Amino acid sequence: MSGGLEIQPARRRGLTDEVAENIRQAIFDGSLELGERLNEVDIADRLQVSRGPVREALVQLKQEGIVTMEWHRGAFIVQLSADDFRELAGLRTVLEVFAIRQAAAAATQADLNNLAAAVKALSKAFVDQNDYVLIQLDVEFHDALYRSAHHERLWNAWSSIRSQVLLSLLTKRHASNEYYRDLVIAEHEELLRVISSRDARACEKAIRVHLSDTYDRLVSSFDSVDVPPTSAEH
Amino acid sequence: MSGGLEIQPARRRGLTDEVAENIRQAIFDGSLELGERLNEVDIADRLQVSRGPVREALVQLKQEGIVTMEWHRGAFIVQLSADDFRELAGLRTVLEVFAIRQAAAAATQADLNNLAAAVKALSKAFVDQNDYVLIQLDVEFHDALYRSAHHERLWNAWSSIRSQVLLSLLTKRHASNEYYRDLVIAEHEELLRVISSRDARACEKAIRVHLSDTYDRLVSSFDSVDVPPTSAEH
DNA sequence: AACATTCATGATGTCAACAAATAGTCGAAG
DNA sequence: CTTCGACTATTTGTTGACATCATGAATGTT
Repeated sequence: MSGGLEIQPARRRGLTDEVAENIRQAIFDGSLELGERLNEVDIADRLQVSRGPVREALVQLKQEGIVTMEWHRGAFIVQLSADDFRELAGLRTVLEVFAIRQAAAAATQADLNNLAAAVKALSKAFVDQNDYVLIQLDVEFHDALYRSAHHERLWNAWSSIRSQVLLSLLTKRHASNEYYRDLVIAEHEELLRVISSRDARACEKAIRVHLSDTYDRLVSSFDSVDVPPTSAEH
Repeated sequence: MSGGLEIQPARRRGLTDEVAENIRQAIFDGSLELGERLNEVDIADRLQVSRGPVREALVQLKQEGIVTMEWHRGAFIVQLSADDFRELAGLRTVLEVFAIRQAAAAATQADLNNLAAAVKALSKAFVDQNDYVLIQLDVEFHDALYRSAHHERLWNAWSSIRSQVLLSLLTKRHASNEYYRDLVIAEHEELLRVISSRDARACEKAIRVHLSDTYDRLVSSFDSVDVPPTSAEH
């Protein structure tokens, strides 16, 4: 910590954010099935709030792309298809190449410290061998990367796919298991290194390699593991 | 129209979308001042609806980046700064380069027809000499471009800055006046041409030129016309 | 006179009840 | 037995009222 006291916003959050966070976590940790319908009154009762905040929270989650809403039919948790995976990979690559180039140009020392801290947390969690937290810390490193770009709208764009990316990694974690074991630490260290060097060219190359390593294996996993839900009935 | 009857979703929209569209238009046509506070009950009364739909509409507009919301303080129409302009230009360029490359690869004949129709509408409006509609048709061409990419999440990313782009062009229209007069038709025709040729390289170059022509002049306009609001008081 | 405190005002946040619409069920006709 | 249609039940869309908070004016103090 270099400077003095960072004034933290201390924003008062309403129930909407609270509810949204609850539902989000419930989706991520598997408490809610993929494709499941989200009953407003059910959620409201469970969280001891009225339906108003629940509705606004659902709108928020819809914007994050992890639930869909249909008129008078309600909200459903998304089930990402192979095409969705490809879309996410493509758009994320575009955004992140831009992000790392901006970061290479504009990152402060504090940003680099945050990135380093994220890598360290990742290394530490590595020995625990828990895929769930490992994936979350992976995404949090990329959060730090986007933040280092100091670009509000880029951050918003990332936010609108972040939950989907996290969800896709979590649901397909078995497919990316050995990848994580081998490469995750080394590649993130490399990303930190090239950002620190402020070599935009090297940054772009490193991030492309990293995302390819992540998604090539993931997309191919659809060929083997994708199960149509119709076969499971009766 | 090549094929038969395109089944249009015929989605029933709720009041929320209706309200959002109203406010959006009011912002664009200048009925609402930039920076103005949006009173929920005032809007609700004016549109003869309750506050519920109004609140949800404001959340939607917040996601589009044309209003900001603070806890217990309400919603305000954004005032884009010079930095905001730069952010919009940078992110839009990244997205649109991606979009035109995807379009070059995946555009159908129907997409090309839509693009051609957009160019034609632009040419037609050119003689009317109305900046307001000219700018809107410009943006609609780019809508068609993004749609031709057939990439849902890219479209969402564009949607989340589209209103801001439109607003920025409308508020600075005097600065881009002569630009539009000279280049707008030719450049859009060029874009249509390179997409049709499916030459990804040429596409990227053309879109970069087009966006540079749009934004270089716009950003520089801040140096001359930007007035700090503090000097106007008393 | 200048400043801090109190309190009234008006806004947003939240809630519970009402209206509208969908989906599944039951029944009758072919 | 199948199919079409109406009906009922459940869920969402909308509303008006209540609770909570921020703002600014009025008042008392130094």
